[in-house]
Amino acid sequence: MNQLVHSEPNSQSAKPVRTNDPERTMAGILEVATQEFAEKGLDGARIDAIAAATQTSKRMIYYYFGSKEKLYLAVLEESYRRMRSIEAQLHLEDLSPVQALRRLVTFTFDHHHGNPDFVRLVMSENMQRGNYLAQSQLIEALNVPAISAIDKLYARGVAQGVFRAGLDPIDIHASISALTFFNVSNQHTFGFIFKQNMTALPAVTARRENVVEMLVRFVQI
Amino acid sequence: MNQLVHSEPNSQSAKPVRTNDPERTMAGILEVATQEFAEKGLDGARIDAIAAATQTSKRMIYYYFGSKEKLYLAVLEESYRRMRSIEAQLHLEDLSPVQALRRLVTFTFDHHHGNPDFVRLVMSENMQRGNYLAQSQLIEALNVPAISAIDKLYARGVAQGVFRAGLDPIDIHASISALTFFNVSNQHTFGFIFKQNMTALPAVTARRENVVEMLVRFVQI
DNA sequence: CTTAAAACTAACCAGTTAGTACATTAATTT
DNA sequence: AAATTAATGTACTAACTGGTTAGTTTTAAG
Repeated sequence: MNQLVHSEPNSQSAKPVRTNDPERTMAGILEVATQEFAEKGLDGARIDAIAAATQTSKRMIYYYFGSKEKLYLAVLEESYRRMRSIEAQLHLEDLSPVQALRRLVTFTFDHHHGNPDFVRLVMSENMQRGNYLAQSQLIEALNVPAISAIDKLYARGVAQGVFRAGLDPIDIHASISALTFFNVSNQHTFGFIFKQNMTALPAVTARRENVVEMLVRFVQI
Repeated sequence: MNQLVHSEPNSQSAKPVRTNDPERTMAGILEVATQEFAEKGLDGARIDAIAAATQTSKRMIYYYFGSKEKLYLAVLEESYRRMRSIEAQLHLEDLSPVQALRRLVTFTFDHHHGNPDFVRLVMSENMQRGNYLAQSQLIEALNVPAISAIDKLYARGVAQGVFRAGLDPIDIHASISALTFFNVSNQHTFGFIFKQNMTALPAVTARRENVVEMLVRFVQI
């Protein structure tokens, strides 16, 4: 993001000086765009709104990102990248299979709860039928490690005789995602129907414990 | 939906005759609007597109529904109404607690799988932070029976000693919804990442069995 | 210190979109 | 059958919105 400063505090003609900083300009746009797209979805988001919330202008959005759709894709990629980079630091190998599973589920639950923007972007992308995700080479590569993590964890559990055999690691992953994602994604409709505040801390903690328990019970002998 | 017919097939001035049919006009609008809103979401949906796909005109949409937002709410209400009316015919009381739970989960899974439009409308409404649902008196009333069904089912299971005590029926309901909803709602992102076709029949059947199993294992002693 | 490329600004535009004004025809009541 | 009301068709518009044109300023290389 560029900054406008007054060159000479004393001079009468206080002419603002522009400092070029492409990195910060791009980062600033991306940050604001993430909020806007997460808040309103692809169709609801407004380029003008993003431009207004940035230190820079609409022209720069097109200069760096080309189009609304390309900006949306950039936002999506950046969000996935951030999520996977945290996930990679879980060190599940150091724990027993059950403990590792508990940790993985707890982490995923907390991540979704702590990053509703990410959840909403994924919801938005599913409303778009995954059309933009499909265009991304980056995201495909990012997800390879995520699969192998649960894969190894499950295999270890089976080998040690604590997990029952014959289950599909991807299916387990689907259950983890479903149970942790839903709490954030559907908080408004579900919360409204069942008169629950799904973001209140006691409810969240209780729910998380049940989700962990559900996964453990499912894989255990 | 009104119909335009030629009054006199032989007459040179083939003047079309209009038949007023408010019921059909409204029903037709609602049906087309349901598809459009489910397909594109509230913001992506276009009134002109709905009007074009109807036998009637845009004027009539505003005549009967007032605004885009009111039409959206009408669509949402109708979808919920339809879902609850099917749900009410499950007769879970006639089955053992475990069988009843299996049936409830299976039904919910199949309903979501068979009605992606409903799922997408709910996703859309969550992107809108439940703002329109909150305006509906109808939907609030519709959901009371849904809660009592799982409530009674669980209490019966505990009384018979087949379910463990101390669980929250709403929490169980959340798990059922999460696991069945996700398979449809997130099919595009999840399917892309894990290279799975989540609507292919073998995968769906296997997934459903696992979801049922997961719920049963969770509540059983 | 010149010069060219990169970074940036402000004003503008053409197509779109929710919503409407106005006229007309069908159904219903008197 | 006249009069009133409900239902419908046509054409329009004001505001919005993604994207651009035309130009300026900063930066860095030679």
